[in-house]
Amino acid sequence: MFRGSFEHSVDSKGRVSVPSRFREIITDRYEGKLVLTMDFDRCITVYPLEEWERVEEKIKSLPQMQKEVKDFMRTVFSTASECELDKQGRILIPPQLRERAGLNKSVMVVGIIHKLEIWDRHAWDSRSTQSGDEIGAVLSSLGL
Amino acid sequence: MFRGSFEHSVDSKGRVSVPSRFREIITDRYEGKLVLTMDFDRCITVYPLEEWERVEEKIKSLPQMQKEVKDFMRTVFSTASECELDKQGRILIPPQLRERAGLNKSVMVVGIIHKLEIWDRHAWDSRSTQSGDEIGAVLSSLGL
DNA sequence: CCGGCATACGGTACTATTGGGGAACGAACG
DNA sequence: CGTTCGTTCCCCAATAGTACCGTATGCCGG
Repeated sequence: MFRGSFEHSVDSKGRVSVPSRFREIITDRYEGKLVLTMDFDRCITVYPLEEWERVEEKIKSLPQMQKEVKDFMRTVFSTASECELDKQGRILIPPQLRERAGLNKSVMVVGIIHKLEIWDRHAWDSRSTQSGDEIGAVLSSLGL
Repeated sequence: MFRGSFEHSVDSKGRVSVPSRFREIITDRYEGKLVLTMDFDRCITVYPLEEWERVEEKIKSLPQMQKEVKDFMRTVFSTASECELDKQGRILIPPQLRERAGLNKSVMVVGIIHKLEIWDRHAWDSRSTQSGDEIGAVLSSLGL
């Protein structure tokens, strides 16, 4: 599955090329279909469609008439955007997402198990890095 | 299914062009037949006819005597209007709905699983947007 | 140092959206 | 009954956004 991080660039048309290691997984296991969404206003998450549909299933089980749920769904689905890899293995980032994630020329593409994250390079660097203690706490709570 | 949001415009004749991604689904899976109604949140909902019939089934199972239910049904059915895509892939919004949703030139077309919503651009923007934390809370309660 | 792979870039073709003109239809009116 | 007006649809053209292609550039291993 997806592991590791890569520094790539956004071209003048707003496209980011997917690292070739990830590309293989996406085309072989997932038929090349992807869904992009916002994650907490700071980075863009990229799910293979199949994985995203699992998220949708859970959302569908919520009470649809409830106001908070309707608002939640509007927010989540309005930022979602389907796309496929182009023949050069790139994806087009919708301007809306590009802007909200503050993407400049240089971005990080990070693989996290079943999804990818796309960060502005600067935001990624200045991301509050967890202290060794915090990481140790999580690891030990997992019994590692 | 339907996901993502697109900024489109209402032309001088009150038509809105349906995003091509949605158009494909509507013509391929649903024979192009649609039902438009008012939603209570100042937007217009667009159901494929087949999905709308499912909504009607649910409404029929509500307690018909209750005042709120009767009011609800009056609002929903009186504004409901069937339509199809024209040859350019647009839908004509009845003036009644256009006015009640406060549509100006610029609108958002949002895909939410099995239906679309059409919002005035300004109303959409000023809709109380949930913070990332709130969304995160809902997501984590879903185990995502 | 060279060959192979992967990413970056720029030009061109294509598709989608938008807008306006005119025909067809129906309702209202004289 | 015929005319007029308004509405809706179809068609064509202009624009802008997206996808594809070929090529340049940089990195790594041999």
